[in-house]
Amino acid sequence: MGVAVDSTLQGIDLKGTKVRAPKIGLQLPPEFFDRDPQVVAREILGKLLVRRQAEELLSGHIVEVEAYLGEDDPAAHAAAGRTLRNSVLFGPPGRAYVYFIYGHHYCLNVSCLSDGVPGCVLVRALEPMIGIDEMARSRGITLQSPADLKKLTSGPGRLAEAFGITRARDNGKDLTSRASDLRIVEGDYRPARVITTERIGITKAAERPLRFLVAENGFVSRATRSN
DNA sequence: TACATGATGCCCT
DNA sequence: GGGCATCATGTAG
Repeated sequence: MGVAVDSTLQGIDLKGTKVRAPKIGLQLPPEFFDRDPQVVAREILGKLLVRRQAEELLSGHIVEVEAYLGEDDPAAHAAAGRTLRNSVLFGPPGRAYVYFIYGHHYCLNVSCLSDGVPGCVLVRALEPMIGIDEMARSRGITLQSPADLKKLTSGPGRLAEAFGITRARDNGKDLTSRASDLRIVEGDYRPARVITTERIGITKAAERPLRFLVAENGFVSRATRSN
């Protein structure tokens, strides 16, 4: 379609062919997630979220996340204790906790810690790498300019839709298993700088700096004020 | 059983 | 920059 590819889009062809395909690398072990959500949140930046379905591979670098802690974090779904809905948070680490919100959107979290200790990382934005066309189809977007790429996965609801993530399909899924069609793996991308800010869209415990994002990455859901 | 609420994104201004 | 759609979940009654 003759769309100019600017510097921020190097390696991505709007037709979906990969010029610089990231290596679908090492599987992250469950132990990676068996740590404080704040540590996992910082270290998960740059890793790849990978969806494998029938004939397609979707992947994107994780560029923005938020940490949600346990009972001492009023904003966390785990704060009120274990319920049917949030039970994944209290289970083993590295599992997908998917919930539905505002009547429209699904959000993807990864459980952290284990043995009844709740905690998770909310995946808020991805830099799309492989399967751009399929993501656009899922989002109902026609890619007409490089700026449209940002609409694919810049936000928790958006990336869930782009990757076809739903509670029925993915809640409880083991993201550290090679057999899983939804995984998080090592990438070949090391964020140069990580910024910490307040979490977005919450009212309780909003002042805590638990949002982590890759500095100067155009695919985050919301730019920071100063840096 | 009914109702208030929310870790959002789109559309309109 | 602000209003609102839309519904699963939890909680009150």
